[in-house]
Amino acid sequence: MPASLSSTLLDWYDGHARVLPWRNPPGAPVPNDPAWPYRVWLSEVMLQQTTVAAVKPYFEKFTVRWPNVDALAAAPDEDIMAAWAGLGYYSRARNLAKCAKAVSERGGFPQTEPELRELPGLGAYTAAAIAAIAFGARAVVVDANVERVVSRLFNIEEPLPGSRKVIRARADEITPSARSGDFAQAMMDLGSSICTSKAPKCLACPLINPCEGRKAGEPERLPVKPPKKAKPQRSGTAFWIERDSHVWLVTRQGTGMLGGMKALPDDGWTARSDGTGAPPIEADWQEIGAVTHTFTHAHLSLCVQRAETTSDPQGVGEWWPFSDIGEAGLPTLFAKAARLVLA
DNA sequence: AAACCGGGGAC
DNA sequence: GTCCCAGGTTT
Repeated sequence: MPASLSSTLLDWYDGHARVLPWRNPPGAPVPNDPAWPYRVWLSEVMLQQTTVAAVKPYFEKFTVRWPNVDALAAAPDEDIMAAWAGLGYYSRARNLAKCAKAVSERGGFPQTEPELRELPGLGAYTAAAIAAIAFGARAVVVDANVERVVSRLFNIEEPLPGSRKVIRARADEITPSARSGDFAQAMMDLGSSICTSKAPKCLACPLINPCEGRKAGEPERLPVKPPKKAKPQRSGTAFWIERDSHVWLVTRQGTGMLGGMKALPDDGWTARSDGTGAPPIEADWQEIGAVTHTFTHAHLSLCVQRAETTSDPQGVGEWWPFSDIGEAGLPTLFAKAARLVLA
């Protein structure tokens, strides 16, 4: 009798698991440490739509500064947002702060999927991943890697996102009740290192034998995805207002683009409209240049203008010293603008 | 169901 | 340049 698919994959994982700062070694028991679910949660939220390489330095920075969920819950939201700057999808940071407070308040993370799912920023994937990895529960963990691996393994031709239901059902069928967290991470490692989006390394794959997608001949074609929409080109202006080697920074309001983040004042550009070009104060404006940046659904060309002043601009803001601009917590777009001015 | 929301690495 | 990534929330 051939070994089951899950045990074949787990055997492969035992010898090929990536070593990651938030990960338990293969086969090791779930650590009996109050900070363990915190580290799993933090890593999973950071890894939402974000590559391992991008997350590593942020995970290190966060866990040194805030070693447990109570420490993070006690931190000012502003500090959390600034520490997240550059990682993107800032609603994650807003929800991270909310979630930390809720968890700290209730005395720790809940251990079941339905309860985890109620926490801010935790959807179906993250709740399942935490249940499996942090608490050893059996959970069906479906991320982009698993979607790709399962689509190929069972030769699922239906395009995403319509195929999600059958993908989940197939993933459920092959998920073991023991080592559920290792199994989930094994699927992710397989998807990341072997069953890659382009040019999959089928000859090195432990599942080459049962893989229906390979038998069908073109596994790299799967999963089929809908065509992407073109990104419109937008333009806007950011304003560098300076006084005595300090620059005027504002905090963007709301839950929209870059909401909650420090920023340069701008002319009201959005992902869906160009800015007006109108400056926030009367001054002798000097055009410095432009920076380009690409968001989820638009390309932006941001013109940067500079002026000096002797008084405070209207509204809420703060003077930030040039010398510490790297610590201001500017999202990448405005960090680029700052680099342009200070170059 | 579709839109919205960043940024960087790989190619 | 394009595609993709340990997705969630809102409409």
